[in-house]
Amino acid sequence: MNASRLRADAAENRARIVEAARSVVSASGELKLNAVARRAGVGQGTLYRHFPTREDLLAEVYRHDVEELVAAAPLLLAEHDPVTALARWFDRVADYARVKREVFAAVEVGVWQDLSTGSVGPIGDAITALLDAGRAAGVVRPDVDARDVILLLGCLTRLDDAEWDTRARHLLHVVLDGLRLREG
Amino acid sequence: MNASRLRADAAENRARIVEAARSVVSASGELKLNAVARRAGVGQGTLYRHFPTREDLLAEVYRHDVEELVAAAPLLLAEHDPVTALARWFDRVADYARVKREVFAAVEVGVWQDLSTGSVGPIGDAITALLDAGRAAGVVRPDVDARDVILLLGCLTRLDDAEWDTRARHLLHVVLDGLRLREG
DNA sequence: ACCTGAACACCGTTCAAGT
DNA sequence: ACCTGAACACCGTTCAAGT
Repeated sequence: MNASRLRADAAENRARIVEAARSVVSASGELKLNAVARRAGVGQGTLYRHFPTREDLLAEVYRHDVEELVAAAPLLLAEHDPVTALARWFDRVADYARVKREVFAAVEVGVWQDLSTGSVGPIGDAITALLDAGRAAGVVRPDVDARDVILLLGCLTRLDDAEWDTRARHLLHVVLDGLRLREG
Repeated sequence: MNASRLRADAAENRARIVEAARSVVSASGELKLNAVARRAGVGQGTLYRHFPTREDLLAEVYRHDVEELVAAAPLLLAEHDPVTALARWFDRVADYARVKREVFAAVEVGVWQDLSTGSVGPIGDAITALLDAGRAAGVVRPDVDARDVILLLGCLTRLDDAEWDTRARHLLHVVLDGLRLREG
């Protein structure tokens, strides 16, 4: 829907920018725009032409990851009880986040990019589906929404690399426990 | 222990820097060092002489807040059961954080500034005391530590001003529930 | 011992000039 | 229609020169 309408050189530049952005972010953990343009071999203006904001670029860089996360939610719900599905989905988020910490920025973009329209975006929909299933089964507290979950997952961002292995999944367990309905 | 050993002009500059930093951070929500130096009426080098890193400056700016938070923990434990004490302490954190979002940076500094020595710092000690009391009473899960709590509290940082009132305390409730031991 | 402020490095963003 | 890259704004940090 987009590439075909671009001039050939523009389409190639766009692809090279995204590719360069992936290298830069996975090498340094951060996204420096001038570095991306340099590595892609294009002028800075070209980068801005294709991606007006850094969020636009991040969203494209992680589009596949976000799509996979979104697609995983209904599959997990079909195979597991709601709490297990939520736990497994959290594990996937942690898997993505360890290698590319920046994926959280993309997740947040994915959730909030059309905040103005009242929609919560595809990731928000996925989380809502997981929460709804848990609520219907009476195992998830009724007073949490997708935004709450995103905010809580955000704590993974602050983990040092050194403590990731010992803390990431543990933190998600604690969060999951907080989301569950306390019996009694 | 510090001001008396400084030359008079140095002591005054130091005080003016801290004062300027407080204004800047409460006005803009961020700490721009050149802006602090300008507002304090000192050269940038003077700022660096007194506070070699931005964390040193932040720690001084929020020293009183951090001390109050630390002092509150034993008081709350003396008056309430452990879970209530933890809940009240969380509420205080939220109170501080709403007005000055940057306080979290200071909290993190307060916790980790002597990470190398193995200590968790004063805030870490306060949290550990709260957790220990809860563990002893069998109401807090035994597998969480102060670092976990700091990371989870960090989710408040990402709240927009507009959603603070509706979400902040609610998020802390969810976190608190995650920290509690599930009966059965 | 302490201070100043010019200067440098770095990054994001824009825009006039080109094809 | 698209691209380039010089240029500007901004911020952090250093350091030679001063008192």
